[in-house]
Amino acid sequence: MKVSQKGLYALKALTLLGRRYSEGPIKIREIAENEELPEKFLELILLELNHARVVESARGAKGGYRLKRPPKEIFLGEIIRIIDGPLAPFEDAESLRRLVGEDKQHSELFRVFLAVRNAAAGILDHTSLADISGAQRS
Amino acid sequence: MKVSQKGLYALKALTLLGRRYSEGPIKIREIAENEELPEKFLELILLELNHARVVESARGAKGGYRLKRPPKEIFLGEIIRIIDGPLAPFEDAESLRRLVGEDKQHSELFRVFLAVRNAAAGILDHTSLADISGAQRS
DNA sequence: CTAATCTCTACTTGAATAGTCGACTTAGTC
DNA sequence: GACTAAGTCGACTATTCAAGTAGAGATTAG
Repeated sequence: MKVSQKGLYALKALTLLGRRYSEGPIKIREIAENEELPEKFLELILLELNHARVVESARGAKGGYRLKRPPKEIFLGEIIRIIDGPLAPFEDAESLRRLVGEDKQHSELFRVFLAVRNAAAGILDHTSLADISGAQRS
Repeated sequence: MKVSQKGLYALKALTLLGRRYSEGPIKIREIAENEELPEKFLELILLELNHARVVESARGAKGGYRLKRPPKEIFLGEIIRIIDGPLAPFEDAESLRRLVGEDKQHSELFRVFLAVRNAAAGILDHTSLADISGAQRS
């Protein structure tokens, strides 16, 4: 698993949307300026997140983006999967499980890969935007 | 962190060298045939592992490769770092630690990345070639 | 209507991945 | 010592992916 620049941008943008969840829609330009992200590229990213139903958009004047769910219901694992693909260090969890069963010569190796992916998923699927927003925790 | 085909080939080749550690040097061709790896590409990989002092070579007739240390002293994390770079999902552990300290807006995010890398390193730096050789464990 | 804003397709540029090729060097064997 | 079986190493290629950029179109507020 690898988090690309694009993935990092997505996470930064979403963190901001999380922090300002109570406000109305926020413009791409504003997100780009606040987080210092390339605006045109950010467009693509938010579009992708929109299609994946993580955010929702309002078009036209007064438009912008907001989270589709509360920050504590959006997990980092979900975002990374959308932008950068599976969390496993090689292929994906399903392929690895198959390989563990089928490739006898290397089943121990693939089992280790699977353990790594499970460790990553354990963290990323339990850390939400709320957790990284820097807001006070109860 | 991402394990490339090249990284997988390296791990497969080393697993074989681990299993046959007691034999003398094993030819590239033999490794390539046994593990079904592209021979010329495997050459490059073994050369790189040689430079990194993971394996050692014997040239000329009767030549080949053998592990430079016993299988249980060679860890997967080491191999992956040589072939595919740092274990962190973004940048490397040092950069992440710096970012946690310096980028206040995103320090929680980088802290999570660091936790993921530590989890991966915890597994990969404690799993040796002996552990994945499929030999009987005591 | 018009200005602001998101939507979407296409393109570009550079780097990385996954190899291949061929000449060279080294070291056993007869 | 010649022959031959290896590893060494630089150069080359093809394909894919990353990270953007550009620009026309669609939608909505006022």
